[in-house]
Amino acid sequence: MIKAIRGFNDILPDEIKFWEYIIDTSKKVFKSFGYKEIIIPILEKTDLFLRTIGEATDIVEKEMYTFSDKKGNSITLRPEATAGIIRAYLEHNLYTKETITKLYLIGPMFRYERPQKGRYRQFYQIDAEVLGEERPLVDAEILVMVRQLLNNIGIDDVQIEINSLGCKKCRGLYIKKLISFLEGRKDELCSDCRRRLNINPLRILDCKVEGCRKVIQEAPIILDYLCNECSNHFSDLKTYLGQLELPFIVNPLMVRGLDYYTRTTFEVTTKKLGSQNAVVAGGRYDNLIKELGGPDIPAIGFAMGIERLVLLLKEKGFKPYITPLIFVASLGEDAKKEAINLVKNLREASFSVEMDYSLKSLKAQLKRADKLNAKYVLIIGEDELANEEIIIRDMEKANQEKIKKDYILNYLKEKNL
RNA sequence: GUGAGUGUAGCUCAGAUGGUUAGAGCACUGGGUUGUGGCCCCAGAGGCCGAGGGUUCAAGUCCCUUCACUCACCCCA
Repeated sequence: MIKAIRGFNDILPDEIKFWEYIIDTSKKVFKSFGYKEIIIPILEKTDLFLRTIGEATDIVEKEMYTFSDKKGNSITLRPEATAGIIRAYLEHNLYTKETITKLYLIGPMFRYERPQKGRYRQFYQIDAEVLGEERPLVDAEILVMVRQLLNNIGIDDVQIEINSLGCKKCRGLYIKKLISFLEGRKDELCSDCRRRLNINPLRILDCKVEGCRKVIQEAPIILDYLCNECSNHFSDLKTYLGQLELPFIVNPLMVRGLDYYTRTTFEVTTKKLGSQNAVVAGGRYDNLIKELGGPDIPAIGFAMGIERLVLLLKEKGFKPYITPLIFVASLGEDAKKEAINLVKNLREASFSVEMDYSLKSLKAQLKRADKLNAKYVLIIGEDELANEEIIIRDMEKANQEKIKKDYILNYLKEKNL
């Protein structure tokens, strides 16, 4: 038997109920915040990701699905959404159409990592970006939207953490301070962190090893080194969040995996997903568009992991809404002919209708209706055919009545399914 | 890439120290009810015991290899 490849999952119909619900709910929220949907390719030139995500990041170093096409060009399955969105934004000069562009994208991302709970090689993200505004009010609005997305989906029990990584200037200064501090305590760090010291010192801040944590507690923190502009930006954000009554905690140790972030970064975490605790993550990237050869346009965005939302909903015992189903049972050839037209009429009236295709016993038909979780079963037999009647059986209440077949449509409409 | 755990029916799992034809519950099909689902009863179907090799008179069980899944590390949504 050929099986799906590792980390690539089939989303079966039972599961789709959750997905539809999450996506539909999200789209409504996006609409109310003025976002528009964008769909872009899942394959891009490899260079795009090298230039945006950062050559020294784990994503680029070991997690990308990179191939050569038949012409020998290097192409990559997108490991995240932002790079492609910006590419499209620049390619189509969207910034000339409006000063602020709000976009969202829903689709699969690909990273070659070892799968585990809440982490897969093909995974789906709901991604949103605001391009063209640097004021912290936008950062606050985004966080409010994230909160509303999660609330409307029905996920509570999460924590919103924020931090500021400063701009090029102040972060550079901070990193120097951090490195010199850590160099002095080098022998207390784990081997991973000693390696990180040269590659990505910020990463050391969220190391989980006991010894490192001790050192980190005494380490200088980025928030003390922000320049005036960045510092004001961050405190304005906090003021807005206070005014909007959005609970958050400042986590100066929070670091993000992509190089392009500046100033505001944030993460929504839960304790209910095991090790993969981030449900939403994002941040500001004010330099990225310019670095890609575009105009100097600030931006901020985030991504939510759909699989993780599904896990949380399941963990809560959430039951997605199911459209009530009407099942049409019939007995005998003549009744079946009548049933076929009845089904057609009901469907034209937008009811969800299933019928029996065989000429099985009524018992077998009811059994199938039961399995399909039908709310009503319409039964047409020889007697009903002769009297122009239909039996309508309520499967939950386990009672039934006969009504004239001409009234059936109105009767069901009144039920308001 | 590293580590640990687990692979027996569609699903969840039993099968001490190797010993005849490998079991249960749920699900499935049919019947008990010739036109009435769920509950109950009866019957049936369904397994190269993840794959390959080895030890042995004998392997689901022991050994080796390999593959897959799960969780964790790394990292991340």
